[in-house]
Amino acid sequence: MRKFNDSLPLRLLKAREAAMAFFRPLLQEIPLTEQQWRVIRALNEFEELESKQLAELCCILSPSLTGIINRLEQQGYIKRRKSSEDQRRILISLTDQAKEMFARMSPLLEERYQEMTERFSSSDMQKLEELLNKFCDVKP
Amino acid sequence: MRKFNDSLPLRLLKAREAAMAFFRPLLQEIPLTEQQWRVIRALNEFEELESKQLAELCCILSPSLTGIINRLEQQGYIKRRKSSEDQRRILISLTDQAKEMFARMSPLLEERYQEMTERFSSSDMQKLEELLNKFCDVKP
DNA sequence: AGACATTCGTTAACACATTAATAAAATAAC
DNA sequence: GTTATTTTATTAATGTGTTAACGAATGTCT
Repeated sequence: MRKFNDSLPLRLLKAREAAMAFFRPLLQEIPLTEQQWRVIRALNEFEELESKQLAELCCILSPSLTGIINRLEQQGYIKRRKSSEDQRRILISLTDQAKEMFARMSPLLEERYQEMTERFSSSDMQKLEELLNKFCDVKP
Repeated sequence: MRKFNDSLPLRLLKAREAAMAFFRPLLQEIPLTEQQWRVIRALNEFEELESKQLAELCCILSPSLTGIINRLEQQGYIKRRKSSEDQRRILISLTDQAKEMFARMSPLLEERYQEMTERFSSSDMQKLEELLNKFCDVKP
C-alpha cells in the first residue's frame, strides 16, 4: 500500500504552499487575499468579465465568488453593472484605484516569481508546468 | 508580463482539482471530507499521534485540525487521550469502527489512484512527483 | 400567449483556511 | 522556588470551499 506522504493530492497541496510562501507577504501588505488578487489579475487582463467567466478563469465556485466580489466592491477595487441584453448577467471591471494598485504591485510580485523560478531551476519549472498542464486534462 | 493562466499556483490548484475528481465521489458516499480522510489515513499508518504531528503530516493548521478532530470524534472515528507526561499534549488514534471503514474503502481508493496514474502516464507521474518534491524544498 | 424547462446569480448551511489572541502546562532563568 | 519564557491546544474573527436550494430572467415548446 502507498505510504501516506506519497499521495499526489498532498504533494500538490504542499507545492502550492511552497509557491504561495513567495507571494503571501507582499499580498498581506496591501492587504489582499490570494483569491482577491486572482480576481483582480484576471480583470486586469480581460478588462470586463461576466461573473461566470470570472469563476471559470479563477477556479472559484460561484457562491465563493459572490462573497469575494462583494468584499472587493466594498473596498473600492471593482464595479459591477448589469448586462442590458440579459438582465441576469453581471459584468465586472476594475476601478481606477484597483488599476493603480495593480500597476504598483505587479512588478514586485513578478520579481518574486522570478526569484522562485531561479531558486528552483528554470528548466525544471518549465517541465513541471508542462506536466501539470497535461495532468489537468486527465479526467475520471 | 506573464499571462493569467501561466501562474504556477493556479496550475497547482487546477491539477489538485483534477486529481480529487477521481476520489471525491467515493469519499462522498461514506461520507467523509477530503481533510477527514487525510487525517484517518495518517492515523492508520502511525497508530497514535499527537495533534501537532498530525497537523504537520496532513498540512492542516492547528485551528482547523481542532474542528476536524471534534467532528471525527463525534462521528465515532477517533478517540483522544491526554498524555500522562505532558498534560498539554493530546494523543489521537482510530476507533475500531474507523479501522474497519478504512479497510473497506482503501482498496477502492487505491484502485482509483491506479486508474488516474494509467490515464496520465506512469512515467510522467513519477517525473511529476519528483519535480513536486524538489519544488517543495524551494523557500523564499 | 402560457406552461415548461434552463440558466445565472445568490443565499443557506456546513466544513475548512488563516491570522491573532488566549489559557494552561511545561521549561528556563534567576 | 518564584518569575519569565516557551510550547501546546484552543477560541475568535474573518474569508473561502462545497453542496443544495432558491428566485428571477431567458429560452423553448406547443
